[in-house]
Amino acid sequence: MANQLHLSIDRSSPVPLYHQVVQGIEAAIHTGLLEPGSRLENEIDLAAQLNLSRPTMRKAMDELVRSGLLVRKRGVGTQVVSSQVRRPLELSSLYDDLTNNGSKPTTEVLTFAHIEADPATREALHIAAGAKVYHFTRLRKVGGKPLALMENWVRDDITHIDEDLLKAQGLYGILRSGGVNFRLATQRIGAMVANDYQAPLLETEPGSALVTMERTAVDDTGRNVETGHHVYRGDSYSFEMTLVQR
Amino acid sequence: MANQLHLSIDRSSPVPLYHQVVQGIEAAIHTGLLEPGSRLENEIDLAAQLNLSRPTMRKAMDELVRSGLLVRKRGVGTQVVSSQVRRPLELSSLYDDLTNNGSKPTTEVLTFAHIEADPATREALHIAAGAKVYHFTRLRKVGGKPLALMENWVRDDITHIDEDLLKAQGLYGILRSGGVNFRLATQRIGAMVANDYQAPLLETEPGSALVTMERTAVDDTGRNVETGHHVYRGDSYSFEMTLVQR
DNA sequence: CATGTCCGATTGTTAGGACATACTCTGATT
DNA sequence: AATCAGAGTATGTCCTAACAATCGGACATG
Repeated sequence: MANQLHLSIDRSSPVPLYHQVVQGIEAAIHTGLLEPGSRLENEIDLAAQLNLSRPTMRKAMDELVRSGLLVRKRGVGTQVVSSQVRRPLELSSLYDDLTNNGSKPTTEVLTFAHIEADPATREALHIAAGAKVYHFTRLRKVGGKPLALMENWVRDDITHIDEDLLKAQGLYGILRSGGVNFRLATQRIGAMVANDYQAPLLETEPGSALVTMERTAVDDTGRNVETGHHVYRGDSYSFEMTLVQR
Repeated sequence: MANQLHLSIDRSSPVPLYHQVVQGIEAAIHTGLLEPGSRLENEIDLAAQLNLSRPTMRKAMDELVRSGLLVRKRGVGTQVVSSQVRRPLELSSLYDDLTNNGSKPTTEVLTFAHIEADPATREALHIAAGAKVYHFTRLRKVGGKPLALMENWVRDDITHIDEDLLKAQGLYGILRSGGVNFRLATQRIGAMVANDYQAPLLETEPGSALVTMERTAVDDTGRNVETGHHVYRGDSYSFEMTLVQR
C-alpha cells in the first residue's frame, strides 16, 4: 500500500507545483508503478512527503479525479481506477484527432474561397451581414486511404489563410499560430448514408454509413472562430470519449 | 458592468457554499440577468459581497469555467461566454439523454435473460469466467416513434433486475436505486446502416443511417457495472456535447 | 509620432489551519 | 451472538494570508 512514489518537485520550474504532481502521478500510473486498484497514501501524508501544502496536493488529485484516473471516497481513501477503463483515456479534443495517431495524415484541398458569409454561417459565427469568411473543403487521408471529408467556414479577421497553408498543416494549427486560444467547442455527432458526391471521394459506395460531425469553436475572447461540417467513413472512424460524473 | 447579482447564500444549508454560488450564477445567466459577454466583478469583491473567502468564490467560478459558462483571463477579468455557444449546453451524460426532453419516452422490453457471460462481456465488465449477467434488449420510443434499439449487459451482483422494472424506469435509475454511484463511462460513437433486423423495429428502411453507441460505465468502487450497445435512428438522433479546453 | 517602460488591476499559485462529514472497524451492551 | 455506539481515519469544506504572473493602458522617452 505505502507506495513510495518518489516524485521530484522542482520549485524553480515555471510549471505549477500541483501540475508537476499531476504529471508525476500520471507517469507512475502509466509505467505501472501505481497499480490499478491500489490505494494512495492519504492527502496529508503525501503533501508532507513532497513538502507541499494540502490544498496543493488536493488540487493535483482533483484534476486526476476529474480526468478519471483516480477515485476518491470520503473516510476511505483514494484509489487508482481499474485499468480496463483507462485505455481510451483522452476525450476527443479540440485538436485534430488524427495527428497523434502515428501514421501521418495527408490533406487535399478540394475547394477554397474567400467569400461573403451566407446567413447560416453568419449565425453560427455570430458575425454581421456582409462580413467575409474563408470557405473550403478538404479531403483527409491516412495511409493513402480517404477517411474524412471536411467543409469549414472561418472568420477572416483573425489570420490569413490560403491553400498552401491548409495543405501543410491542420486548421487548428494555423489558427493557433495566428494567436487564437481555443476555449470551448460544441459539436454534434450523427450518422448519414453516403451520397453520390461523397462516395467516390471517400472511395466507398453510395449508401454506405458515414459519421457526421458539426462543430463550432470559440476562443478565449468569446469569438466564434470556426464552424465546420465533417463526414467520416463509418467503417474506419468513431468518436471515443470518457465521461466523468461530476 | 457592476452587476449586482443578489445571490442568497444559506450557510445552514447542507449544500456547499461554492455550489450555491454556482447555482446562483447559472440561474443569473439563464434568466438573462447576466448578459452574454458581460464582465463579472473581480473575485475578491464578489467574495466580499457574499461574505465568502476568495478560495470559495474561486472554486465556484472554476466549475463554471469548466462547464463552459464563464471565461477567465488573467489581468483582465471574467466574462460570460457568448450565448451562441451556450444553447447545447450539457454534455451527453451518464443519464439517459431522453428523460429531460419533455415528451416522455416509453420502453418495450424485447428480450430478457439471466445468463452466463460470454467472453466479450466478461472482458468488458472485467468479471470472472462463469459469472452471470443480466442481458436484455429494449426498444425506446418517444411520442410513439421508435428512436433507439438498446442491448445491455449488467452485472448481477449489484441489484435485482427484472422485466417489470425495466419497463417502468431507465436502467440508470434502477442501478442508482440499487446503490450504484456512477463515476465515469467510456463511450464510442459511430455509424452503420440498418440491417433487416433493426429496420422494422425502428420503423425505417434497411440501408438507412443509424448512429451507434457503445458504452461501459464504472461506479465509484471501480466496478464495471454495465456495458451496452445502442443504435439510434440517424434521422432523429445525434449526440451533442460541449468540449472545454483545459 | 512611434516605441518602450512602468503601474495598477485581476487572475494564478501556494501555504497552513480548522472544523465537518462519511466510512470502517472495534468494543461494549443487550 | 447480534446489534449498536463510539473511536479513528480520510476526504470535504471553508477560512485567512501572501506573493507571482500577466494584461492593458498610461506615461515617458527617443
